[in-house]
Amino acid sequence: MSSSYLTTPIYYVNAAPHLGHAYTTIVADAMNRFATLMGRDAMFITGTDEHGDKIVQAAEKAGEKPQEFTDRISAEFAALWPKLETEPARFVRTSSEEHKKVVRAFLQKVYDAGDIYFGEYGGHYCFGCERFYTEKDLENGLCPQHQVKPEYISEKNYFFRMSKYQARLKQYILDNPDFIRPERYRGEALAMLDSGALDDLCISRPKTRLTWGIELPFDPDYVCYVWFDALLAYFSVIGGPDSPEFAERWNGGSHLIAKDILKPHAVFWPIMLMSAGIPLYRHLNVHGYWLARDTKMSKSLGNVVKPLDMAGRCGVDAFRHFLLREMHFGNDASFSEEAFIARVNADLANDLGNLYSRVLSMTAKFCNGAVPAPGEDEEMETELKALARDAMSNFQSLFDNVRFSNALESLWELVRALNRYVDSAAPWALAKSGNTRRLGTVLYTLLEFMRKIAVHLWPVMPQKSVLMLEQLGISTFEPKTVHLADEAASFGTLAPGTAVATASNLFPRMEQPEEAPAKPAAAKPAPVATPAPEPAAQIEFPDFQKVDLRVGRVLACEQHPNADKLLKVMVDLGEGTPRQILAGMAAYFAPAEMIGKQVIVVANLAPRKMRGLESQGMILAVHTDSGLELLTAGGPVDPGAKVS
RNA sequence: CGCGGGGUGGAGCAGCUUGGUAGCUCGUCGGGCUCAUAACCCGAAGGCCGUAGGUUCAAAUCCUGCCCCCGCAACCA
Repeated sequence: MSSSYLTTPIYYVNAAPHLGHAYTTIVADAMNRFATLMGRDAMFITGTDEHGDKIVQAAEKAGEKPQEFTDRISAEFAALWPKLETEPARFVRTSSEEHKKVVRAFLQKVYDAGDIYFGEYGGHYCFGCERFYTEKDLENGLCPQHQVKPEYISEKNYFFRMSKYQARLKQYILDNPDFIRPERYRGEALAMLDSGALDDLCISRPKTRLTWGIELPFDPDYVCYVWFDALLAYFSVIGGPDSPEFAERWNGGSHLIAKDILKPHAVFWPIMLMSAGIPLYRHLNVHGYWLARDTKMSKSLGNVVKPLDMAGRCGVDAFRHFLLREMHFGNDASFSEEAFIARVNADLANDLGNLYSRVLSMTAKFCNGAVPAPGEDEEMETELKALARDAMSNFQSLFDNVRFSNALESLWELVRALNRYVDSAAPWALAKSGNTRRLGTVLYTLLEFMRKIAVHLWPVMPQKSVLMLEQLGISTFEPKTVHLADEAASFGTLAPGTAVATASNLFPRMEQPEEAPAKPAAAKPAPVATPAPEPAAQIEFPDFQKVDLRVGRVLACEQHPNADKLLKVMVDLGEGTPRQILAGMAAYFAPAEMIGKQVIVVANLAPRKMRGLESQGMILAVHTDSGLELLTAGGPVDPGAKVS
């Protein structure tokens, strides 16, 4: 039996799970279920990545210790998967002992192979930024952030010889066209390997700077760089490269990632494997981003519709169908409530749900709710069967090639063909005229294909699939015993005489929300990057009081000399000297427009340098569909007046 | 010369790797059916496939230039 082993990224726990995480895991789950139906021994894993600087910072911000913090967020992730009907076989945490053990063994192996060396890294270190700059990064020899001369310091660190394997990896990618897919990302990976010599990867951090990590086995003064550690979770979760489970699974191993982490997976990871003498994974499947239209507000309540809420509102299965159908794998797609409802209504309620409803209802009325025996096929059936065979086998090959949207489109050709078949065969007329034999053929054909559709949809909509089968009188669905390839070719599994449901309401239609009152300004749809923000946690009044909001008047405004997006705004807060505030509004307002405007300012925000200039506050504004609106007072107010 | 994506009927998107009737969903208009979830089925209107050149018997598809959008990062406090 061939095997299938799939991983999602090991999610970084510096933030709570969002639509992107949900999507990736749902895709993984769907691929995994599909592999099961194809007769493969399949499992998929997920987990959380818990080391590194950013985690320490996020934990501090939350007022927790790193371990407490990661325990909490990691648990949030783990709790989400069942809600999405995803069933990862394992959940790996990089802070676990099993993982650390595998990482140390791997490091030692690569170290012994001579691919890790101890070197001195010299760089221009800016203490303000806490980071190194190269000559190129500096502006006139100064730190671009702070405009101060950085100190040249050198730090000893461990480096991984990536350059040694560059040519070999490039050749491998050229020789294996579907190693990285879809195609566009393969091209990008090749571009990464073409753009000059790869820098060796610095894989250590001195403990003087960071202790939240895995100690290097050959030097207790250092911890391992987080990426190097995290990637190894892909096999530490099955016991590491020397385990029996690894031997069984790894050969069919594939990864699923979003496009932002292409480089570590397409370049670092295969090279790490090469160095350790471990076979490369089979496929790297790369998907795009969900763009979410700005939060949709209900006028009366001011509540926000979040993508993940949609799952609760109309069922996880519809949510999964939408994600897989709407996004062409690899490309970006946008998420909006309108698109969601339109898709659910069209595909699920009108086409599929209604098909079930009308056919089951006719079976109840004309055949006493039992599957009739089929008679002779006529031309209609012959044509339908040919179409169905194509639709199903296309579904299978497209799904296997991560083209989920096209796969579903293909399956829906069958769904629509069945609706058409109902119309042209007109069972109600056959019933009326007493042509039972022909009626039996038509309804049997419909019911049998509906069963095949239900089976094919199990990867996408596990719950509804089982429900559909139950409605067809099949209560014992065993995914592991199904062979999808046979389903496309065979016909006649459904036993005549089986009692079926007399009615069906699988996917109720959803109402589109009321159109928002037309706005005077032309509302052009402005998709905004990344999922809608989570509603902020509740705060107490004293917390609010900490924010010092003041009314100010803009005295002068000009473009930041060294930044595209920033305006340098001089605001009179009644303090004698005006505040210099840098605002990311250059895309929305010309400097001249700003002058004279009354604005609301966060006056006690800690100053921060941006592109060399200090910003001494923040100007409040609202992002709208059509741009940006400044917050202001209702009438003229003295500069410096406090907002409360 | 930072990296990348895109411009295809009113909307949203496929198609481009491997040139050869421009496809899908929604929307609009007309018709049909009455089994069904105001659904389903049929038909129609609507496209110089961003633009200018090139290659070719043939270009949405390959090549070159240009215009315009949009991400990421630097810079959104």
